[in-house]
Amino acid sequence: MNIEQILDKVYLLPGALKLKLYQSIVKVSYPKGHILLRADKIENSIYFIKKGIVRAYSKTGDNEITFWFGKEGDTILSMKSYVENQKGYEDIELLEDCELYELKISNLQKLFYEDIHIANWGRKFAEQELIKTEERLISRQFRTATERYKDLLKNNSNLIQRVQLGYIASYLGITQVSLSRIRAEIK
Amino acid sequence: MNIEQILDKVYLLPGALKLKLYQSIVKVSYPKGHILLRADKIENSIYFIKKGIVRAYSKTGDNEITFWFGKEGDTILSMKSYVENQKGYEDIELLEDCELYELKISNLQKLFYEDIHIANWGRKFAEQELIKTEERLISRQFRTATERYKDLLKNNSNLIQRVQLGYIASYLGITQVSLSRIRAEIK
DNA sequence: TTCATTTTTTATCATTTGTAAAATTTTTCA
DNA sequence: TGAAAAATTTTACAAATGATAAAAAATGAA
Repeated sequence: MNIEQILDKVYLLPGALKLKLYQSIVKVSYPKGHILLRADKIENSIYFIKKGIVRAYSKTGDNEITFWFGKEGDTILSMKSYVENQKGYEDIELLEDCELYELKISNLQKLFYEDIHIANWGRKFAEQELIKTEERLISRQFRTATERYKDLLKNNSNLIQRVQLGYIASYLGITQVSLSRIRAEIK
Repeated sequence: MNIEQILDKVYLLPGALKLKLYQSIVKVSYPKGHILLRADKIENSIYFIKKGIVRAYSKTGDNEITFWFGKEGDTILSMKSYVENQKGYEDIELLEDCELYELKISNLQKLFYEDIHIANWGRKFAEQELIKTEERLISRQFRTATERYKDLLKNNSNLIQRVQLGYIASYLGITQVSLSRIRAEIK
């Protein structure tokens, strides 16, 4: 998925402004296993995923909890860094070799006050992240782990093939053993 | 909490624009028990709470799940209606007699394209809702019901006094019986 | 391919949480 | 105030989930 499609999906900018935004974006690549964002750090960039898959996780005492997966077309950001310039909750680990587009937050912030279209692009961007976050919350609050696993199978079956089940179990809020039981029952 | 404080908390608008925004806002009052928003409806307004307390809940087959409480200074909105002009998940019920400020979404949308400050107000508004929603998700994903109850006791003790425990148990994701067990243990 | 490592599944037992029903407390309103 | 209704707590039992350990299967590197 290339950067033009990704930016247009948020809000269609006039051509000249699109170029202005492109000037702040660079393509970067990192290998599987790379830690892209860190929970103990204020992050300066957001990233759009051109190719690859990543997970957000957080360490809680002895173990860690995976709470988001990102794939082609998704945005990687520490919301706390982006919005409040504060440390966030998540480490982001690349689960495959990834091609990303990097955008410096400070450059974007500056543009918000220079042009109304870019301000509205930023508004739409936040609104869309909001909708996605609400969906995650609703899914977590309303559906059982079994239902959520079936949802993944239906809507993100490639994710299940590309990500090890321990991470998916953690994402679903259950142990890997429980997920195995669920998988055994479904068959 | 009056409307000026509520709007300023998002983003400080120049005086003239503040007036422009005020023109779209009216003060309304509804009694305890009133259903303000409905899940089966595309909502046309958002509301700011001047006084009172409300809950968002959703019906799931036989029972219902409470997934948000709003109090003075909070914004009541169906995110799906606001962002995507689609039906949302929630009914909003007033748990006390409430004084609210009502803002028509269509009026606000129009202003977004007329002035860059209001566009940035809208951006900040969405970003702040995003942070709050992420916090709810993180709390739900990382903390046990007992921990979350203790958080409420510490940070929102008045909420526990003003809201019946059945709703709080539902919000915590446990049964009322379990919450009673937790309360008995803490004492 | 083969061996070592990692990942997934299976089995057992302990703990937690839910369901249902009864008892108690609190609130509402005539 | 007092009776009825609503809300909360308690109890007993059942069901679901977690922890642990170990076996089986899959993956990856030499």
